[in-house]
Amino acid sequence: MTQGAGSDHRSRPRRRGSELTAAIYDAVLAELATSGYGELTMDAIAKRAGTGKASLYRRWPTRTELVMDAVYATLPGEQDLPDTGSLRDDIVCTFTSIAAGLSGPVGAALRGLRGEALIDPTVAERVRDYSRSAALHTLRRIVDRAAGRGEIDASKLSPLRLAAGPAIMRNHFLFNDMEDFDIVSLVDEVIMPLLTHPTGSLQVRDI
Amino acid sequence: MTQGAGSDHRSRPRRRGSELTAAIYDAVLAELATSGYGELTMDAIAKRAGTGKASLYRRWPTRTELVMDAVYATLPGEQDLPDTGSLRDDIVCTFTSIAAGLSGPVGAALRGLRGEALIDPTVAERVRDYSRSAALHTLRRIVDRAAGRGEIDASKLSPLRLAAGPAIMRNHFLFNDMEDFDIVSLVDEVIMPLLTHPTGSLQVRDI
Amino acid sequence: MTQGAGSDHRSRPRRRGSELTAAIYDAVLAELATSGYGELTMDAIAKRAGTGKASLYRRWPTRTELVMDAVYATLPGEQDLPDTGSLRDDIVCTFTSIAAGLSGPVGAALRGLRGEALIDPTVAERVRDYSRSAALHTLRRIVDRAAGRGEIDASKLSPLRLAAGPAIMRNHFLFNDMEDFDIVSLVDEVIMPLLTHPTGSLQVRDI
Amino acid sequence: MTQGAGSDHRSRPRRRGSELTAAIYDAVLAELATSGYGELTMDAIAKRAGTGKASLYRRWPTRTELVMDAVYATLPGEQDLPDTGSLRDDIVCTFTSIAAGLSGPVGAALRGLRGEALIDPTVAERVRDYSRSAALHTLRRIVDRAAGRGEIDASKLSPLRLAAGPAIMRNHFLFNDMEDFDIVSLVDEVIMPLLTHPTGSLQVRDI
DNA sequence: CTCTAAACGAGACGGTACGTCCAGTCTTCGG
DNA sequence: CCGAAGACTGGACGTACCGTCTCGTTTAGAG
Repeated sequence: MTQGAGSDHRSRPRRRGSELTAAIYDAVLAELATSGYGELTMDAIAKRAGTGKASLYRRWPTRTELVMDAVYATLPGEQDLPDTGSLRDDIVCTFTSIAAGLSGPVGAALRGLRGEALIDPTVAERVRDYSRSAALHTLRRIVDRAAGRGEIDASKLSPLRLAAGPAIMRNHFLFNDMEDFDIVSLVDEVIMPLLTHPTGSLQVRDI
Repeated sequence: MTQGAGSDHRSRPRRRGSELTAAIYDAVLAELATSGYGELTMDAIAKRAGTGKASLYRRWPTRTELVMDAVYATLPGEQDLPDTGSLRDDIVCTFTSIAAGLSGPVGAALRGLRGEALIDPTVAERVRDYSRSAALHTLRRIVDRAAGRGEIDASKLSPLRLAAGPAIMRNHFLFNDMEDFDIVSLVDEVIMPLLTHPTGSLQVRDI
Repeated sequence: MTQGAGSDHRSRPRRRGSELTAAIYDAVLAELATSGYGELTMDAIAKRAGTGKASLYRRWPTRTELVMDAVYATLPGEQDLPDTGSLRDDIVCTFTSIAAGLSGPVGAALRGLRGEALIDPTVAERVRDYSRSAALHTLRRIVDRAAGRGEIDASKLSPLRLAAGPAIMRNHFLFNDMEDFDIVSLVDEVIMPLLTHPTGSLQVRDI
Repeated sequence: MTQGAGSDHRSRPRRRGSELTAAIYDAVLAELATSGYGELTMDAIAKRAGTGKASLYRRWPTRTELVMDAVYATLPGEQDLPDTGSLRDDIVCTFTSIAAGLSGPVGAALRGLRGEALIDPTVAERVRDYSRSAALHTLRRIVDRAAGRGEIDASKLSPLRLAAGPAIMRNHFLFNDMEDFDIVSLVDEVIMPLLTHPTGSLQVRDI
């Protein structure tokens, strides 16, 4: 009694499964592009995708997970490593292409997800599971390959040294405009020096 | 005689100005401590502070600004620089004390503010105005002093090199647990090398 | 975070208290008139009244109670008894005016309320508290007055005999069209005979 | 080999036709008994009956019709008239057995159906088609038989007079507790007097 | 016995209304 | 005027059902 009516006058055939999922992903990205992450609502996504909220909640328990899936579906899988033969050029190449991917709605989404993770610890876990620092991950592989060529001594590198470049780039991505970021300088002034600097030369810790 | 229903029987004289402001700050921090940033609501703050929402909105246009004021009111002003005579030890000392300040409700608030800034560009501006990277700022002053002592050549340092250490620490603060973070390693493996590494020695850019 | 925005561009001054309540009652009756009880939704009422659902739920826990208040607010209080000097004419007069009141949106509402009471026992209680059978109640008073005049012997009347007329009328109101109902016949063929028939003349029970 | 995902491992042979219909009726009554009419949902009925909603909608266009069929399937067909030789005793007998049938889930269903009819005029029509006032219907046949015996003069009876008894009983059934209802008093104080009272003795209408 | 069409079971789909929560604004008193 | 209290408009939330649909499986009946 007195519940929803629900006559169905829409475009048959009804979408299901992956077809519908894809349409929802599109809707999420479209909403992100036009309104931004802060204005992203489940109602709007459902309306834009031409479906009902139930179909969203049936697949994703929270908005966060929906956005994660929508975003990561657009990201390339395992990056093809560039292979210039030079460690430095490989890094420049990789970081540049990653930076390119962080613009537009995808970048907005990633920022938003990170934002929610900062606000809600519950979300933080889920985001962490999903997110790999693409930059750090790829850098490690490039460095390993360079070590194979004998270009550097990877065994001497600490995780912290590898993390420095990606950390700076991520900070810039998150809190500044990605436009005014000079990747070449980052590589030459920070990343390469840390990769080649002799370990322990300044190990004054034990003095 | 017949007193109105919602009459006000509070005996304490009504608070005004800074007294009230301080009470509100306390309420904000208390809410942050018990519920976290995600559950922080204006209603709850007002109720806890024993005031009305209007008194909040009269002072702060948004929740974000209220939290910023509440948090920065608890932070120390210009940090007294430590002076150990050694660049490295000054840095270790400073970073350690900054890290200590980032725990508890204040840390939660800062994370939350950063989070909202990531979600809403409008908020981002306001947050940026307020927030200075304490670590970066202080590091610069310490380095300048060391340059005065002749310990290093500050003129050769690029902003990127200075930024690396604070960037790593911030990343860790934002997205990992601050507990398992080794400041000494950061200083010895990343910051110090970058400060002392000869500039341009690896400038293969022009090759 | 990410909760409703809520900018306020509406007609000030804002309505409160009884003014708002009256506007809501109007909205309920208007919705009843245009859509019927079955299509009555809280959303529609709120929209029509130009308020939010919260203001409805703040006042009434359920739609049923809202409708009851809205309807009973339009009903006249204690009916002025007609006084023709004749028992029969008083009854005809009263029943006719009651029947008149049961048409239009008010009638629809009463039917709807009764309907919900039949479906949900919880509602039934609330409805029972509100509703008095106006017909039965008034009939009793008229009969008592006639007894005062010596027209009949009220002490001999059983409640069941009084109930017959109102029961038939109510049944007709609830399950048939009120238009084709002949009150005069009801009075002459059922009510008056029962009021004047000697009690027990047919007490064959004990035979 | 590779079996489809949603394969069907149920061992029991699939039910069809009247076997399935009977199972659905059972489910409806079971739901009514455990949850009441208000909580009756098509989903729950389908689940309880171990079938799909499509099988319900294939048979009944609305929940109302389903419930009507389920309920009327349990009701006895044409009542065997009692035959005590006395009009009064026949009536008492009949009304008593009808009242007995109105308890339990069937009574709840009938109340619920009536309720929905009051809320939705569309439903009202369907319900009216189905429902015959068993009491009124049977009463008429008993009275006719008594007239045949010469016990009363049926030609003088108006429909309104016949309706009074059933109306009172129905009202009691719908809006009060059937337990505290005295059928004997109803018969002796209302029904019998109206059946035997000389018509028109009070016809003051034309005066 | 095989083949086909229909019915069956399960549940996803597009949709409406629910009742709750909070944002930000406004009103009403009392000091 | 400002403080305290809280009601107001509005919008999104996540849930429950609706009635329809699609999908694979089972069954009955025809050839």
